[in-house]
Amino acid sequence: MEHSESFSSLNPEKQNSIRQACIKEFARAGYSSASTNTMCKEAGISKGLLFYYFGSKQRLYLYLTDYCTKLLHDAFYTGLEYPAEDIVTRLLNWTLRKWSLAEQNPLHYAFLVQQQLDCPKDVQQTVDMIRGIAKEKAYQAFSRNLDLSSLRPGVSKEAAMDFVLVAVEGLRARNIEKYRQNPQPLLELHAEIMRELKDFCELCRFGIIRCP
Amino acid sequence: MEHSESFSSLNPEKQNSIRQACIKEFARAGYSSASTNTMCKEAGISKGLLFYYFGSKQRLYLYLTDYCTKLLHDAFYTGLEYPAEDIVTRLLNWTLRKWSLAEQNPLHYAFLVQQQLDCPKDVQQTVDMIRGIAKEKAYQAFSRNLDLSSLRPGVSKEAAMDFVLVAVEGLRARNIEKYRQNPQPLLELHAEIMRELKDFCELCRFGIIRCP
Amino acid sequence: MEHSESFSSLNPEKQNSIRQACIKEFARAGYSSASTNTMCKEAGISKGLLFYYFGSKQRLYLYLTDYCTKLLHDAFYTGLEYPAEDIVTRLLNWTLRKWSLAEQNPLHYAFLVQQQLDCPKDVQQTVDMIRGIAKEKAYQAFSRNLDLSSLRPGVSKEAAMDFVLVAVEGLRARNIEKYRQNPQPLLELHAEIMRELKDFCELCRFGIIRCP
Amino acid sequence: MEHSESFSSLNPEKQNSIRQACIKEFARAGYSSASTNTMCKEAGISKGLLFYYFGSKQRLYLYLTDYCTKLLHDAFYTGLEYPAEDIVTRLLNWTLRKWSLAEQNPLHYAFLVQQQLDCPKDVQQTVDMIRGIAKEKAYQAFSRNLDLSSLRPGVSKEAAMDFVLVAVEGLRARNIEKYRQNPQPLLELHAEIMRELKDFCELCRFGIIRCP
DNA sequence: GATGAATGAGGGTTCATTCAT
DNA sequence: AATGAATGAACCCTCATTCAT
Repeated sequence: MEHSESFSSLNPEKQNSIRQACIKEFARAGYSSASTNTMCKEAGISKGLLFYYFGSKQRLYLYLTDYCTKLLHDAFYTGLEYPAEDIVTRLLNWTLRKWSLAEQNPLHYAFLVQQQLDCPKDVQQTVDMIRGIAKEKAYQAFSRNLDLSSLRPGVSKEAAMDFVLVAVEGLRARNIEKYRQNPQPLLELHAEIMRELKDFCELCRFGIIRCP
Repeated sequence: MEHSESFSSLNPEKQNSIRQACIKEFARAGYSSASTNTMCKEAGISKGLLFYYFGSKQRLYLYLTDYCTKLLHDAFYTGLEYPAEDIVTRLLNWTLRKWSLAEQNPLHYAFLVQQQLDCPKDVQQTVDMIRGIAKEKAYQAFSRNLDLSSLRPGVSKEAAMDFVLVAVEGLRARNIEKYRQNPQPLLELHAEIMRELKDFCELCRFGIIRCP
Repeated sequence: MEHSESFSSLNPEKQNSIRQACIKEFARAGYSSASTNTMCKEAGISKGLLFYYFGSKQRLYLYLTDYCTKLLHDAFYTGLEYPAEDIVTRLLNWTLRKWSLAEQNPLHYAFLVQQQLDCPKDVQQTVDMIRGIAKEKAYQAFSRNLDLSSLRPGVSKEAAMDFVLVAVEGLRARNIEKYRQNPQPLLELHAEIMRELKDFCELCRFGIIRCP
Repeated sequence: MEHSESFSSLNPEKQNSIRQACIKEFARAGYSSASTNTMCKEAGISKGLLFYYFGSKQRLYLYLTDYCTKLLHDAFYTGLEYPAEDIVTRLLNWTLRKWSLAEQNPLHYAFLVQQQLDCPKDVQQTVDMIRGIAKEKAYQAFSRNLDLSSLRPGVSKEAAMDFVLVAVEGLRARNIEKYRQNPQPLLELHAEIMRELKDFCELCRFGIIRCP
């Protein structure tokens, strides 16, 4: 997670272009198949320099994990407000915000998605730690100032949150799959997904079965 | 996806032992990190022969994708009955059946799970095609003879199915993650997930919000 | 110490030319500085093949250690006779025999000399074991059927052997140094050394001080 | 052997600390495996500066060879007296003095020992020259004012000196080997070697064979 | 059909050396 | 004088793939 000082004292643009190159390659190929050669070529720096900065492929990867996680995390919570709203409304708002973030930082987002897929034993533990911290914080924040007045009897706040979060995750997964098979302009895509999501949320609210 | 005829005219036991060895290695290491050397050693055949049969690592992989998909698919639908039941009940039943299959064919199952994780660009498209066909068929079958009498007004059969399938997919994704961080005996795991799934389905049925 | 069967089932000439190349490079540069690249180039084989045969640089090195040690050892003891002779005479005879061996197998000899000089931690132990066995056997053999009748009172067989062996080792070391600084035809060199050695042995026998 | 004037005009303490660092690393790892990086870190100077001072690793090494050789040499002869004593007594005295020096300058000593072990072709010649000069001078000094009255008839001063010097060199070589296989506190080691050396010298004096 | 020896490009990593600052 | 970022060749090693047998 710690990177050499020599890298952090580089001018920010150079830092960024190097990070971009590495993130891109890791996102494309996953940790073990990613080639440091490709990264260097893309970043326009020599092989030696990359290792001078980060010491090893593993340390580079952990640095980028930390970087991407924090970057998206910070972007998400900066300026975020917590109006009193029910769970589903909040979920809709957060999902929109998250998508907007993913659009603005597609590479960082892709890196983290890829990470969930191909994460070898030797970095797993550290990665889990980094992500665990972020998840815990997200959970706390999500539940802040929620309006729970209308929950169905017998449905706890936790159960409700769990349900909508997990369900919307399923939706996201399916849309990623769809997109992979048929890429299309993001604006159109999001408009479509949003319609879908709204219907979806309505079902989260009231279920599929007629009220008795 | 086509493999040399020479392989398919091998005696079935030999075929099987070769497939087992290759599936095992791909499941263990993912496409790109899997070693053909290891496969040959495990299968007790020579390097040359493997390539004689399948031409390349890629073609071997696609062959196995097809094989595993079809094998599990066929096993699933053989003897399957379609009693009139509501969507959620069917989902529960199918999930149980799927888990039972996974337990009986752990290697084939593991192969397909691993495939979702590490699927390089050059095979992605073909893999998607194979899986797409299976999914389409699954969708058709799932909707057969469903009891839709109790659906909430305004909720179509398609919408309802979509909802429960997607939601349960989210649940599955989360449990995979959990499992990765803390592997445990599958039987215990399934028991736990089943409880969770039942609660989850109840929420699918009636939603989280109090009926108006 | 174990090498792959694939290597040992090569035709002997090929085996030899590969061994020669590797021994030469190790003798030239020592274990850690020796380049497997150079070995391959010299042997006219590809990089992959060398590692196919031996698995790693370390295992190659240990194989060659074993090989050279045994080769020189066997050559030395094959046909060796043990006439009754005093220690110094035996030493002279053995030294001559050893030099003759070194001349006939200069590379193997050089390998073992270099080994005493640059032997990294990770092979040290195994190397010591290999050499220890050879040394022990040499000591036993050297002392066989020696005529000890004329030893000075108070000088044990062990002390006498120790003395002459160590002293002649010093002579060898100096001659190696000399030769390194001023290479010359071996025949002339040996003639010269032999004169020197004889004088030297006379001094071992009677010392440098006048008998009281 | 010549180093840049810029180094010699440094203040002596700085010079010393740089030399220490480099000598230590060369002694630890041998010429080729020694890392200039490590030296710079230990010396607290930059990479560039080291090369500014010495031009190359090779020139640095030769400079240090010269430095260590001269330092130990000068320390040895400063205040050295030449009482009339026989060859063997002198040898014992010199050996003690040498050990005392080695204890006082362990790093410089270690550097020169390591040098005998791993001395690549490209510096060998120059190193030999430096050592040759020192040896020649040592030989002259050793023979000064020796008491030769008791030499056995037919044994010249040169032959006698040669014999004891070479023999003791053999002893040294064996002890280095022993030490490599079983390092132990130098003081204890020296005590043990001294006992051994005394017996050894007695054999040098009178030989192993009974006087006729 | 069947083998496994042979290839060579690529993997991550190290390191003496240079040079703009 | 002094820095340390930057280089690129060389390091050991792996692996999918080919081909003579």
